[in-house]
Amino acid sequence: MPDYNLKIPLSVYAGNAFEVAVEHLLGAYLCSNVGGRFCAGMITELEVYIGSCDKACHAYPNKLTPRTKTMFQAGGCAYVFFVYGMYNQFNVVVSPEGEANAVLIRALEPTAGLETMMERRKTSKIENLTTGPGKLCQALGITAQKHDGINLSGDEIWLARRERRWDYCAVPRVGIDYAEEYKDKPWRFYIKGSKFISRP
DNA sequence: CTGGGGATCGAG
DNA sequence: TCGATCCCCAGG
Repeated sequence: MPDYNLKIPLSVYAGNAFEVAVEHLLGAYLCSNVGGRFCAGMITELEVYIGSCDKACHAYPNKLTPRTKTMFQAGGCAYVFFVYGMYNQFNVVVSPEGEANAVLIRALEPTAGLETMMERRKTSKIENLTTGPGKLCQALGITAQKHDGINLSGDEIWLARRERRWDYCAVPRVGIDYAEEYKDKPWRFYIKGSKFISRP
């Protein structure tokens, strides 16, 4: 049973985005307490986005707009945005001072609050609760309107430390065909063998 | 496979 | 101001 109160220290989020993604975030627990209902899941899949050079990143090339401004904040806050007229996507800002990097959380293995997730997602199939960036936001009650910019060591949305290290795979990211030479970078990471992955 | 749905941002 | 486009998902 994981200890959901063991939060990842804020100082971690000032590190290199790839290293933090793979060594701290993959396998960690994303926890939410929205509307008084506790939910959590282990992070099984994520993608790294780098503001300075990466054409798939909203903040490329270090572009500060109303939408991207939270990515320019100090690491350790949430970058949550709304897409396709109905979905939210949750990112962890992981940036050394002055950079604008984000780690998109793409899938979780549900570990707590499954009934709440089922209610919010209107399904009882566990494999369908949090296996996609839009799905997991819905399951955990995360929205851009309420949670963009929020600090991840607070008491509404936070990350708890992982209990062990996992073997992982690195493959190209999803849904970024427009990103030219960056579209094939293997910056999508997932836990090897997990059945809680957004797509094969 | 299809198409819904609303915010975004750069062009005009 | 306009509109092409978007880090997606449910349904058939």
